Amino acid sequence: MKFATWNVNSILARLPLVLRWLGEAEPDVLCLQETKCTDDKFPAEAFAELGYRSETFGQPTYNGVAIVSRSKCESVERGLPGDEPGAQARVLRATIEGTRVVNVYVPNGASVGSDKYNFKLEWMRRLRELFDSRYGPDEQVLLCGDFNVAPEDRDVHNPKLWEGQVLFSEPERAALDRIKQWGFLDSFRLLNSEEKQFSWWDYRAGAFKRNHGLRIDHIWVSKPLAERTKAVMIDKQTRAWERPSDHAPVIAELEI
DNA sequence: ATGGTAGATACTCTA
Repeated sequence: MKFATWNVNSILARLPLVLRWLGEAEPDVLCLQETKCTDDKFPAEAFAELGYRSETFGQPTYNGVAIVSRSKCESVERGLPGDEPGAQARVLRATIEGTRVVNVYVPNGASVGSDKYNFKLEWMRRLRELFDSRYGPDEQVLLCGDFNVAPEDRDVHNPKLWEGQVLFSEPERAALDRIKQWGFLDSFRLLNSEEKQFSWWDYRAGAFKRNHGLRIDHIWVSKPLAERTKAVMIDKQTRAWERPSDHAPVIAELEI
């Protein structure tokens, strides 16, 4: 099975691009972030025409996650445990062909020390709690999405420039590592060790043209899934397509 | 060069 994750920065603005990519990459599961639309406006019919079902968890204007899948999604859950009513739509969970898929849009954090930054760190702490309370590392668990954190120097085009900045600051990386210590492996790093393999490039200042990017979109797997991971790639070609998302999709092929 | 661009919404916020 092929599992993919993609922050599309509005599913309505990106629909033609996403449909084109689905036809070419043929993932079995595609986890979307930043859909930026309510569930009634999600273009489920367009995905159905390509043979995909949709599960959505959206809100107006901001955030929003969805899972489009060839197989049925079971035990679908929306949000983090303890979310207040009307909390930001950032987590969608579903069991697909026996794998528990957790699709997340981690808060961006704005700038180090801001209210949004503190919200991000607290949110990441709660994400770790979700795994502690609901799942075991010996189960088939796949955590993917826009993590909004680059884990290591080799995931950043200029680590010196980014040191201490949001998306790469030490507290964010520590919070990310704390989630990983639950029992995840970074599927991309199981099979690829090169530096400068990015998944996001700012729209501004010609960042993509200069390859000024970060690897902040991830597919993490529990040990039982890591043993079945055959290939992982970041499909950066989409970033050069007409009217692109600022993120590229990541796709992992697992033998299940 | 503290700018730059993109999206949704409503003339600003978020990323």
